[in-house]
Amino acid sequence: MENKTFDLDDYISQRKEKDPEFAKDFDTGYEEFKIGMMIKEMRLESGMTQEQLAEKLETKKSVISRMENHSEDIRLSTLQKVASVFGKQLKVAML
Amino acid sequence: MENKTFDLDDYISQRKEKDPEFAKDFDTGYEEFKIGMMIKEMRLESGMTQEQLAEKLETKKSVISRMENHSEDIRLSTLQKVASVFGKQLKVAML
DNA sequence: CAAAATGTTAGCATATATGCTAACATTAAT
DNA sequence: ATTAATGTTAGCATATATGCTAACATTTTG
Repeated sequence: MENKTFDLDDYISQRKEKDPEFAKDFDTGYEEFKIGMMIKEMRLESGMTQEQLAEKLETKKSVISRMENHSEDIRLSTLQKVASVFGKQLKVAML
Repeated sequence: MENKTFDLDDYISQRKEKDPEFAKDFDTGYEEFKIGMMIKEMRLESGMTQEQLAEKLETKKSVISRMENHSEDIRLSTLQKVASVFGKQLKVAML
């Protein structure tokens, strides 16, 4: 298997240089996986393990892994819970 | 029953005056019903009936009514489909 | 008013997100 | 190199969004 974690770390550090704000947002429509990537980014930035995030969400680390890697879809309420763990507000728009 | 449709029409026309762009976006965290309201706004603006919207989404008008009025939660993929019907892109962010 | 169009709701079926465990894989630590 | 920590996956259970029909309510049209 390729080294996903490593690639992502690179991506994040590169992006952080270019974009100090590093807003966690994205457009949907094509790459559904981006949601998982967004969640993973936020988790890594906050220095949490999947298990720690799982605890805060009152679930298990396997659930986090699935969300980050190959969840097909996600409920708005779930995204909201994740956002709140990171002290963020979920925003949704149709533009 | 109070006249929801009427209230909403007022709301929309008032908002349109103040905000010509009338962006269809919102924060979540408290009033979950706002999603339904957003969908209803977009539908009414585009002059569609629930049945017409339902056809475009390949579902039934009862489904639209539920989404607009008392759906508890919604999948991102569903929001995406709705957005695409109105020629919009769904945007999600944690800010 | 009567009829037609539009919207609402309840009840049930189905699809799928989410929850969990346990085994395994990978990475980090010593 | 071992061990510990962290992450992944499969399989199954459960909760819930979505799909549908049919009856009813409301609004609009004539």
